[in-house]
Amino acid sequence: MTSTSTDETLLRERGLRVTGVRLAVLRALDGHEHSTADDVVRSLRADLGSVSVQAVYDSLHSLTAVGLLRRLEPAGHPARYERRVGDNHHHMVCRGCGAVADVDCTVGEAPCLHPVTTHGFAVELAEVTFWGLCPRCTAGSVPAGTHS
Amino acid sequence: MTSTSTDETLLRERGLRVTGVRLAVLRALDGHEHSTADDVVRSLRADLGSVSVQAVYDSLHSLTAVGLLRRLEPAGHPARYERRVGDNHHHMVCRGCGAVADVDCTVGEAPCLHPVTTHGFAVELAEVTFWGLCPRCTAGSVPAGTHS
DNA sequence: GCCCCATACTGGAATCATTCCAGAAAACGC
DNA sequence: GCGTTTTCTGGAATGATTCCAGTATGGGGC
Repeated sequence: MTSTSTDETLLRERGLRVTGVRLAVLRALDGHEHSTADDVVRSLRADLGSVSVQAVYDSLHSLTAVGLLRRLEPAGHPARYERRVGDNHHHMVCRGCGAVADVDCTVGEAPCLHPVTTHGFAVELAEVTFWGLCPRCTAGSVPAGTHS
Repeated sequence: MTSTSTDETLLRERGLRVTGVRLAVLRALDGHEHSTADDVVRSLRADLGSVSVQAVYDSLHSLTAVGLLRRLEPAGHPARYERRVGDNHHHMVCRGCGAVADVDCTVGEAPCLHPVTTHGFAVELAEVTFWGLCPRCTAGSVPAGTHS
């Protein structure tokens, strides 16, 4: 219960009500970084017995909104969520199977890169996604140009 | 018709049949970079009279597959297509309205960045997306944290 | 210049992730 | 404990995209 009571504190600090679903979502993401909403739903059903899809989406959204979760959305794949939110790290995505791995950012805070021309935009963050093949997919190699 | 006959050559060079839909798709994207599939459908209906949605998706896919188009998929927005394919430029996306602008890459060829740790991945390209607010949205400012 | 076959296109239904909605249940300040 | 506000439930709806079966068309071969 240690991590649960810590999560409880985190929720209160951010001004969110402490609910079973929210605690379970946070717990589900411990040790399962980069889970999709569907992964979380399945995890919670195994854990709590039953939860509505909507409750999970609501929780993921509110937790993301207060900065307890970070959402990443690799092109062509459903959104994934992670608890690592303190730094400005990046991601490596396998164009074969969609596997995601974290990549440290050498700068550590956003935006870590700055565009040559801004076109008048107020740049807030630079999202870097490395695409390639994970070790497993490199073996049974997937032809290039399938990035989606 | 100059650009049309050039496009015809491009299609043949890549081993694609020359069809009205494909030529029209290429034409539609001239001067309308970063169009969505839906934009293209509308453009083609105004141009050719009628086209099936599927024909447009098929064309966009095959043109992308042979490297005549590049697809970009900003998180939370439908895919967009552009004809600028020779270099490895990046994009700036407005988190308010979804507007997209090109940003030159200082390196020019992929991958222009290299991850600190590769986790055994064979890295092929580094996709950089700058998020921020376009001039228009900066005016009637959209609160932060809405990046999706 | 015509025929044939692989490839494209049509229209309509299906899929997937996500959101909308209205009502029931739970959180927590008092 | 009580009431208000927020959250959760279940089901229907949405938007982008894909699947499918049938028809049409491009272009290499004759």
